[in-house]
Amino acid sequence: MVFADLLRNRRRDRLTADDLDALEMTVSDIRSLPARRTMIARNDPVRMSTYLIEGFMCRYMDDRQGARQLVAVHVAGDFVDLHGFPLGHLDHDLATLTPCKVALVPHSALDNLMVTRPHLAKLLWFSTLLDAAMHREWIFRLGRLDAIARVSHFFCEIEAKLRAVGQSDGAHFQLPMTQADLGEACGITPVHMNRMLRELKDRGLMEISRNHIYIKDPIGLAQLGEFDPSYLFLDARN
Amino acid sequence: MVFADLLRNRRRDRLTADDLDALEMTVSDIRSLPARRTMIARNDPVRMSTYLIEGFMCRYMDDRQGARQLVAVHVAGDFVDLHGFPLGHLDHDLATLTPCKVALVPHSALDNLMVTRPHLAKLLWFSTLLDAAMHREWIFRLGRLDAIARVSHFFCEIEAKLRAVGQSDGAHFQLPMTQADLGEACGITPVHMNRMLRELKDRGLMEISRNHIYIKDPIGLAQLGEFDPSYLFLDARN
DNA sequence: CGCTGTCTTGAGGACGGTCAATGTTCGTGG
DNA sequence: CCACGAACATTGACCGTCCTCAAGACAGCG
Repeated sequence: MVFADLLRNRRRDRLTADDLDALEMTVSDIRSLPARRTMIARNDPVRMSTYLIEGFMCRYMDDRQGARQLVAVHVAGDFVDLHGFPLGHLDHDLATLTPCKVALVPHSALDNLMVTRPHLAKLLWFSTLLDAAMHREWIFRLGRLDAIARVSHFFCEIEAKLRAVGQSDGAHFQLPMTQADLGEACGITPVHMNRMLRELKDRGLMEISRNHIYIKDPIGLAQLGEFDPSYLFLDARN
Repeated sequence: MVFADLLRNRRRDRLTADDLDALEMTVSDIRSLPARRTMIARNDPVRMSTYLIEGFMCRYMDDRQGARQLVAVHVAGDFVDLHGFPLGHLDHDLATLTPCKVALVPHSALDNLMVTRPHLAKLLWFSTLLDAAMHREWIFRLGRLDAIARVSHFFCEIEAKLRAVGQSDGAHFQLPMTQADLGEACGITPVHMNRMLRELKDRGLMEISRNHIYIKDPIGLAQLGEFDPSYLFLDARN
């Protein structure tokens, strides 16, 4: 089942078995990608979209000196560049963080779905708008929070996303990002990211060791990061 | 013609006359809104979407102390909260900046369009993803640029958007935002915004007086703000 | 004509950046 | 099994950008 994690704990219930079957039929290829590789570059025309079955990917933009700004981090269950379907090309780069397993869906097949399955199309639209909601939260984070709060907020978001697909138990999960990567997501330097991680540890909120994240005090962390998960549109039970 | 500015100079050419007629039929009401009023609050369930015919609106989120972070500024031709259609509610507040004229489109009518006009639906999807592309650029701006560059970038974006709908000639346009508003868009304090505006004037790049913006050196301004309009998906001729 | 919101300017301080050195971990190959 | 190198993490000293606080000027509107 390729799309087992699609919208899992979001609006999964609205995806009928028929919808899912139709979606599975659109997959033209399943591919394994190496870690740390840019898969799609800004402005490349795209004819298929990438659904992430397994692994971590990210989207980023470069400034003039080549410094990166991450604009999204993707986990299993994310339709990573579905927005390339209506847009026609991407305005940013798309890269793997870890080795990944992805399903490729030709846009021609999605055009068919638009006609034959408007209800499914609306759910796919919804999933691209979830990303937009996260973008807005990132804007808020960068515009209004200081470094320690940004980092807290970031980890809260990732934890919530991973929990929705069963990869976090709320206290521990794996995240294959270096401190430099984390800095690129939060708009701070690697050096300062290091200091903030230490402070979070000193405050008893969370710890990080290699790629393992241990949330010691989820409530305190969310409070510090002004994190409210409602923008993730998670199911109530979650 | 309500939707005269919809996707104008974007992919207007792909909107057939039939599509436009069908879209006009969905309008249930045309309303005039006062300036500086929050129209939709975060988490309000929404049953209609707002198309902006005339005026300026913005979307924003508040931090715990009540300080605002703008996440979007909207001009005529923007389908301001179309994302509320697939999402069901908004994760932010929506407010007018000036008195506005808007068209209201019930979501039930949009559901019909999804079925009867998949091609039009895809263009509406596209328009929500334009907003997402702008969100990403805002993330980049806040994460990677310093204050003077953020301000430059912001004005370049607004100018490009207004030019697309015929409200800027490239050298002058009107923008009804106070320096505090501008600060809330760029993640800086009003005081520092004031200093940055002065520096832009001193450098001969642009001037602002009341609500009038005069771009003296568009190329220099774009360079300083690392602005590349490709994310706006404007037609080549524009 | 005075009130209110907006703009302007200055002084001082804090947060986060920069630069640089050192420590740690891990994969690779001898 | 050890030696080496590369990537990543850690720490310190210094500094600049931007924030805070505060006062005053200006403009529009009743």
